[in-house]
Amino acid sequence: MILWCTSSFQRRGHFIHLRDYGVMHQPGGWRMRQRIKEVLEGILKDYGESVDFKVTRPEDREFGDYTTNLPFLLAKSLKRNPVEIGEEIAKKIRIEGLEVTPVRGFINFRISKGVLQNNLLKAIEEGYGKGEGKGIKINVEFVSANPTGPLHLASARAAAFGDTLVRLLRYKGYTAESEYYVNDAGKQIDNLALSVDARIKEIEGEEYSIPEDGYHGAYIRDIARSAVETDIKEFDELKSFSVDYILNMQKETLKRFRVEFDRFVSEKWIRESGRIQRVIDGLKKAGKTFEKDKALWYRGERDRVLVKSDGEFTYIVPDIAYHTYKFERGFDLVIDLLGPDHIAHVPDLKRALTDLGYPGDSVELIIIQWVHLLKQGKLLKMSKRAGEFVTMDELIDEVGVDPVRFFMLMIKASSPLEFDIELAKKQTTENPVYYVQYSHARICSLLDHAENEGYRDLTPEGFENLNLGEEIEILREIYHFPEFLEDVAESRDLHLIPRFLMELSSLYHNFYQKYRIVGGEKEKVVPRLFLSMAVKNLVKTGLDLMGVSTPERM
RNA sequence: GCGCCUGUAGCUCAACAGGAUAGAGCAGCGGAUUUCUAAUCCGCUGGUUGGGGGUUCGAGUCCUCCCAGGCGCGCCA
Repeated sequence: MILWCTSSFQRRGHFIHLRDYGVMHQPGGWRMRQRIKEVLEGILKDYGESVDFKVTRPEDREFGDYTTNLPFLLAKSLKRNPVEIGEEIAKKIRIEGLEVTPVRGFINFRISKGVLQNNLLKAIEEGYGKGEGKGIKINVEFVSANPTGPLHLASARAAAFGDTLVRLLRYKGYTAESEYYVNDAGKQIDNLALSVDARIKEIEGEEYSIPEDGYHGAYIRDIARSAVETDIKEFDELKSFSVDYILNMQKETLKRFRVEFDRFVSEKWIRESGRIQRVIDGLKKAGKTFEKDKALWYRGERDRVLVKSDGEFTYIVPDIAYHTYKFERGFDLVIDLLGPDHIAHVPDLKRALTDLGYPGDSVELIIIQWVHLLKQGKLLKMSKRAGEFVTMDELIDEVGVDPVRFFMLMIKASSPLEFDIELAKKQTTENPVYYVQYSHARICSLLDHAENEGYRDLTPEGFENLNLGEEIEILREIYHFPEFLEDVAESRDLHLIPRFLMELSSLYHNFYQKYRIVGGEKEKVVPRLFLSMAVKNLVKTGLDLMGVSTPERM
């Protein structure tokens, strides 16, 4: 059996040869949490009770790998002392490789060293922590900025989050597709084309005026110039020309940012597809509409207009139609990443979808809060119309893709993010991005060194020698990685990924600083190299998911 | 006015469907390198979780009132 490793071993054509040692195929493995749950469920049955207990990782690592609050909950219904119950239950639990300790009403579980050590061999494989196929199709829509200008900061955050979410969902075995909704119809597109038209007139020396709600950015002149060269005449033509131009600009920016969408869906196309009428008809048929003041209304908690008195649709109609298109394609779950200004209409959207016979509850909303840009402690105001705003490109130019993606993901999506541009730039030494990347580069360098010292065909044995406190702590993090990713994928709390990597890197840097690996205790050299490879694999996996690069030298 | 979100160390943020002594990073102070990368490591300092009341074995987390900030509340998107 040959295992590859993304280290220098692989670069130079050396491979680690592994015979089949059996440990690879141990059943169960890191599914320990699930097994604990099952065993506890069984015991709960003996008591004839049913409570909603949980098995979690305690914050304080002193308490072990898992803990449960079951005794407290049971104490309530049984009217008994939780401490007693804890001791009683703990005695009944027998899981191999797991030490069970009742402590003041909690039951704590500690994974044995042997299990942690054996797990190491799995952890150096590519795809460690990957989930099995789930048979669930998920659509993730994000960015979806109006095609009227360059992408700005909020889009950068949405792009980083959405892209990482898709990567993570795929890694955990879901079928996930990324999607961008292009609002290429409606009044703002008319304004765009009118603005471009004005600049065309300017170029041609004619009299011109920018419309009141027009766009003033420099890119409008670029489009005008290009339109003149291409000899665009018709207004409709100019509209689609302008939209295409800007959409391509946006795509370029996204590409730089390492984000590529699976699909772009045009609002114009949705409108022309006949789905609009089907939505209107469907809602009428469901008896959810009424007419008032020559307009068609949708009855909800707050009534909304669907068709204006002039016959135009309000934006919610194509929005509903668009979502029916998502469900038509067989997605089990539809995730929308939206800014805080768009929250309000989601309940109506869900209700309308349900009224139309679609699973409206399968629309999940994730709010991506605003990004405030701080420069020298001052908040920069952004106005798209006035053309004064920091674009995503400018931010990338200034700070670099890696720090931007890392910083955008570091904070919970639902919290506003204060992005201090000076700090992100200045922080070359204290920057957490480099801190994490450095652990990767450091290990690459270590492996190079090891190779030069003659450590080539490594045999994975002697893992039982990894028994120092520092070594065990690292093995523990490695062990929990798959479950950790599982939790993150389900909770969508992506900010935990950079945090995990910082913690892991910290443990490793600490260990590295304290102990000599290659020149150190002989029986520990090879096991420690494996330990390092596993850490590197985790860091690489995590940074890959975040779309952050993993340099081998720094 | 009504609704939603936020308020945690000097700063930026964590705390996983209420759980154990509220944790990191940065900043500040003091130390560590003849060594596989010092972009590193170790130690110290730092808190009435905006405030009051309530729910219970247990509250940063849930309820309620108040204070401060943000965002929504169109036949705009």
